[in-house]
Amino acid sequence: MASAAPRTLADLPTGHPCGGCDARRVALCGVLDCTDLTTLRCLGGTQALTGGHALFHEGDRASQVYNITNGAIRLTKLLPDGRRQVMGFMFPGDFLGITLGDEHAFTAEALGDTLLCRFPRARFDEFVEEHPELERELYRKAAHELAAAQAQMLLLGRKSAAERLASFFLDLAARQQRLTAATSRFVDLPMCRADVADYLGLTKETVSRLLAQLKQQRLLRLETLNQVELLDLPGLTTLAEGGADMLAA
Amino acid sequence: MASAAPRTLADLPTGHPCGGCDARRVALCGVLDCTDLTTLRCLGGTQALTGGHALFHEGDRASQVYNITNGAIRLTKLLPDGRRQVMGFMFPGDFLGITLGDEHAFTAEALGDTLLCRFPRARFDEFVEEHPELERELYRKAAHELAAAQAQMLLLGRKSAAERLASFFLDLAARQQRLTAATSRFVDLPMCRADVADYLGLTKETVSRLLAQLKQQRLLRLETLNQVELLDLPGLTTLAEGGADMLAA
DNA sequence: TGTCGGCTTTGAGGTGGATCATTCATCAGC
DNA sequence: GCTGATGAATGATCCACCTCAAAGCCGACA
Repeated sequence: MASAAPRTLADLPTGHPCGGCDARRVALCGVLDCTDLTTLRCLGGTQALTGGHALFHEGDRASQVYNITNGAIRLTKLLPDGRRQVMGFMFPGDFLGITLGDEHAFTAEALGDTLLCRFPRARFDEFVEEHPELERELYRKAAHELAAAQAQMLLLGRKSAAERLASFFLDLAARQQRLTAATSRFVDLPMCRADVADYLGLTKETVSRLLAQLKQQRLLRLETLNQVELLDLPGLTTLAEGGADMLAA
Repeated sequence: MASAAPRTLADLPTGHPCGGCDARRVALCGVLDCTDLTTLRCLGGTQALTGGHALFHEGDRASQVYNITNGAIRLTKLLPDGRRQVMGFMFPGDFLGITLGDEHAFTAEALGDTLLCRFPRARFDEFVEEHPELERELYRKAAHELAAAQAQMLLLGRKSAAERLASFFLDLAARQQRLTAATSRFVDLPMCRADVADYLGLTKETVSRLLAQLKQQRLLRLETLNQVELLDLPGLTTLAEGGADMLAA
């Protein structure tokens, strides 16, 4: 997390392609100094994706790795009969490329217009081998993802629908605050209700109903359909942790 | 997985502490050559644990890392009201120490008499920094765990109780075959029904009933209470993947 | 051999969340 | 303004799985 390593981020040469990148502060490449960053940057390119379009599909050859710089990505797995599980949502600064074997384990689709840095996996791996600090950061990212996945297992295995929804909003809020380095009660929802449902192991109807319930309990408010205001963080936290003795009538 | 790297495993000095270790073939330390293995070995010690006893608890300082050499470990998370999620089961060769921050994210308890190698985290981290091949193997383990966690998320979020149980047995079988480097239709269950239930997001009663159902469908057989014989691997696989049009009456 | 205690199995009944169907709101195109 | 498309909210019904309770089973130990 908090890294005190000296980096030369501010004084990138004017016109450096990474110059205006908001994501670098929290991204993998944030551990690189200016020259290494330039070298890495030259190994790959960028990619733009419009909402709803797939970056890759489950089972595709994983020939590239990605860093998200703008927008949001939805990761999904499918069962043969069409049941879908959303494995997670990726935001600027998140790395997409920790795969076992050479196939993607899930499908990645853009939720809105999205920008990414893209690197051929072989070249990226070479570069990582030559930069232990990057390798260590990659490992840290993997450990972070693993911890998140384990929290999600607890959620899916043992939490009630209301607890899941509360956890979800708090998690989104935390990620957006880390990204913007600011605190705000407002949380953007770039995904639709069905995506939330498939992420939380529920149906969109349940999400809708529970949302109404949380609103009625004054725990949150819908600013627009795709932005919530968290009105009662302690209350939501208690609910999310499973400490609430159920929702009052 | 399949590593063709030349290692000198067979010709360890007689009396080397790792000489008789069955786990080394699949463990982290399997990538080290003889001298490095000896060095690592001297950094730590071993620990024995009898069934039911905890290695550490959720929230404890993560001052040590472990390698399981014998037995089995159950990893759990608790909700304040007592609901429990089993995060996974660890067997010989598995590494216990991929943590974010300095606190354990789950409790680890022995299922039966269990032996581990133990290393102080600080010294282990130092050693890893000096051995890139170990660092890479550690990353591979993390990626592997992450993939497993994601598969479990799909299971918990979208699979039926029968599909979960079938997936569980197939996964256990695969892990035991990898460990013994042999194929056997028999799968040992070092954990009790309640553990299986808490792992699969079900109740012990449901596990018990579904077990009876799978038996009746001739998909498996209980050799003893703690050992199943998988009678129909294709059938179980179809069921586990969600391809079965439900269980026949 | 008996009996004690823990784990597993079985049974009966309840319910949370799913499913299906409908309604409502928003928006684009004309 | 009308029409059709898309996503969200809501209502009615149902079922997979849970809860609670009571055997059944088996190893441990005297």
